[in-house]
Amino acid sequence: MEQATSDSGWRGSPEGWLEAAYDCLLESGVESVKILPLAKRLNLSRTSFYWFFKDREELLGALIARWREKNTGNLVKQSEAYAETLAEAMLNVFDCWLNKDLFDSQFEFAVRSWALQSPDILAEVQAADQARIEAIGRMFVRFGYDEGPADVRARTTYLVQIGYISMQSTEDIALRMKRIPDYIAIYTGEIPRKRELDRFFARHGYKPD
Amino acid sequence: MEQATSDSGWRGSPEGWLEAAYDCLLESGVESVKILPLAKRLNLSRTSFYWFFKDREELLGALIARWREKNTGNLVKQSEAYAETLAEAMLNVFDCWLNKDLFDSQFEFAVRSWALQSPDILAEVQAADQARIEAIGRMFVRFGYDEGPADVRARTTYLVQIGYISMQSTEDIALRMKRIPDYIAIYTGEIPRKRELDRFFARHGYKPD
DNA sequence: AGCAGAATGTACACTTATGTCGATAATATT
DNA sequence: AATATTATCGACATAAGTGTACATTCTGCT
Repeated sequence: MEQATSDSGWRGSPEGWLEAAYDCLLESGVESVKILPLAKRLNLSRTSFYWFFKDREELLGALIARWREKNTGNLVKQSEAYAETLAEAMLNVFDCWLNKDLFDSQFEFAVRSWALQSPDILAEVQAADQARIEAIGRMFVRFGYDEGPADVRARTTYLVQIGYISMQSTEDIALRMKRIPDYIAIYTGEIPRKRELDRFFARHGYKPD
Repeated sequence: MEQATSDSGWRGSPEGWLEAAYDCLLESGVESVKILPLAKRLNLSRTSFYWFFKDREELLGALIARWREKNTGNLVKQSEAYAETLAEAMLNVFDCWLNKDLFDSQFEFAVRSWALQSPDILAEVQAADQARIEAIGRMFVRFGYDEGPADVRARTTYLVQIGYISMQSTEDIALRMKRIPDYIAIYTGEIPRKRELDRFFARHGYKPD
């Protein structure tokens, strides 16, 4: 029995192929996640791929599993995190949009684009959307909103971000941070307190001027 | 000289191939806009395509031209339309989200996904985003907002819709209409007047209960 | 009816991808 | 050092797509 560690002496590994597939998906979409190009990138023979995965389908399945576990899970968790005020709770959700460990925007976009070509993926994406919006909606309810308005606000919060992701814009951090208080005000109707913002800025390593 | 009318007796035409390409793009993304499948769909020989288009590239170029002309143009126009109040102006913009003649959401999504695979298309999309956000921003400025907040609100308005498109959800009209007043309130900070809403509902053939 | 040109189709050459088989090489275990 | 396991590679068979050349058919016009 041999552990599948990263330094096992073999050049290839399931993780290696998956990582290459992930990179390729983010750069150019599912359609370009092809075994031949991946093999070139890894400097491996194309056919040794089949030692680790049954076929291309299985590789794509592994990619989706990775996405499912990361993005939805963390977003739900952040929306349930402790907060004294709604503005603070919203800032917890915003952590996702600024921290790649919590939410991978490029991955998100790539998967959503993939959904266009595959009904299975579309179903996955829609289930994720519903779970996420419901989680954010519960957050608004927790702070006193009725179901209806809570849902609309949850949608606004979430959809702006999905829209932002879909714009694929790479706005600099300072500008994004500057806009945060305005967004919080629009979504929650509350002006965030200075110390809430300071805490938020601090945990993202940003010093306002 | 023969006019390229739709009933000219010939089975194929540039328009025919373009239309098929459009359908295919919306259904399954650029990668599936391939000449062989289109030929099958049109019941034509694959090679007769080359009589109308130099190659596949030219066909894709024609698709992008179509998108560019339709979506951005109408959105800018609606954001500049006459309105007495900001809420009314916003409802003019909302016309786009409900009227396929003004804004083709599926087309929009397909093109945005395409951008992942092509730097040229990405540049097109980003130029469109900027033009649209600026147009909506000018609308807020017209109604008294300062540049900064106007821009954030324009982004919110626009991004929610792009996010919505990206969700590919097919929510029924009644539900969408029910949410409209809430969205208007969030984006503009104004409660739309009953007669503004009635006019809006009327022009989309919706009768509120 | 006959002709020119517009449109279509068949055959060919080429490219890029997929997945299987069997031979071979590298590594870990005994 | 021998062996079993794990991984790699090259050759093969197949499929789906691209574009070109050339022959053929259809349509509109005179």
